[in-house]
Amino acid sequence: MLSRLSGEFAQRAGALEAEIQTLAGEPLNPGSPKQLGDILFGKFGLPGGTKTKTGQWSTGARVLDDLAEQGHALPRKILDWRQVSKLKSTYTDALPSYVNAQTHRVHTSYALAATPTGRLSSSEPNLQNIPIRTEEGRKIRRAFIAADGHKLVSADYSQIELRLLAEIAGIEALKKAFREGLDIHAMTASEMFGVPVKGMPGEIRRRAKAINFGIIYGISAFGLANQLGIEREEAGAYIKKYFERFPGIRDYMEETKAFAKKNGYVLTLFGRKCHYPDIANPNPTLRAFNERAAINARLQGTAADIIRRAMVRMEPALAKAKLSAQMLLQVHDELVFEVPDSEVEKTLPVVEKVMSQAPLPALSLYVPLAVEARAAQNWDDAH
DNA sequence: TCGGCAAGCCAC
DNA sequence: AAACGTGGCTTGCCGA
Repeated sequence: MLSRLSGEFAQRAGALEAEIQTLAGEPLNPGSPKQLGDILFGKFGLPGGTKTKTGQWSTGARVLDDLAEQGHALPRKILDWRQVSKLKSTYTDALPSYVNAQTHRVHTSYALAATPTGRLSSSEPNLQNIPIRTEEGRKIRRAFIAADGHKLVSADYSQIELRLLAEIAGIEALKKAFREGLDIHAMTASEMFGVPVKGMPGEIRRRAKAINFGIIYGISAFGLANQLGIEREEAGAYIKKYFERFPGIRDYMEETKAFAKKNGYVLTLFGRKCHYPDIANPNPTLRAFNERAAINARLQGTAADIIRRAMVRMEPALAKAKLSAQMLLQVHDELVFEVPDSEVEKTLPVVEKVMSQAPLPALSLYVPLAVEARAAQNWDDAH
């Protein structure tokens, strides 16, 4: 399956490379950002070029996307080439080399204490970054299949960090929205822009969604502008508006920063410390970076605590229910299991319950933790 | 030839 | 310079 895809990607990369040579008008290694930048902004003199910190022309996806929209042919071809090359080298070529001779399966390594927030990390190979966003990428995900007579079950927490934000910051409107199962991004947009949720334009909701994610990451006008492709001033106005409508979140962020500065760490809801020794550094850039990381750490770290509790309880819970599901993977807010066909029906509610009840009895959250679980032959269809 | 950095990009 | 959080992998490139 994957080797067939490798061949497909190789062929397409080759064809694209030929077109790229023609458009560039000279030999160009499409994998060399340096060469590409010199051609686009030097030789062709295209507008809008920016430099990286080392003085090279930036040729990231956003830059090339902008140039493509202005009608230039080469940037689009480069982006297409990069996509198939990435999928081939990182996934379809690499994954088969990790198949274990005894088990005939790929086994990842999890680092349990490797991130500042308490998340796991996965390596050799990293199975926490298997593609899902594009159709081409999903072909790779479809290669992850259950054994004969089995299904893969994927169970993930829905918007867990946003729920934890509502809970920790104590935002009544958001907490209520989650309890009532409302569309939280549409609701945010409605609150901010005074647009009814019903019949809301997609673009309005998209912007509110970006703001919600930005808040989780310790928002800055620069980052939001970058994400949305708008001016910094406009992004700043959005943030101002957001905080006017949800002053509790601004207070939460300020309190988190003050606590971190005083103590050098922040706490997850379960009381685990995440350390930020540079939080009071006189370098304003470094300090701001640590402030955003500290704000994010309470949410990301609490989510990491919750899924860890679920994982610890999962095996005994399955055993008690006389179920033989095997827990295979953790992907931050998702657990993947291999389950005999005949046990799928009984396994789903056990998995959902262990995950959604994981904070208990240490914590009783007001906001429910919704879990979506599905079974299918391959990982993509289970998602 | 090897190691490390930079750029870029995949995921949550 | 970098500029919205957490990771890992690959390629190109440069210097030892």
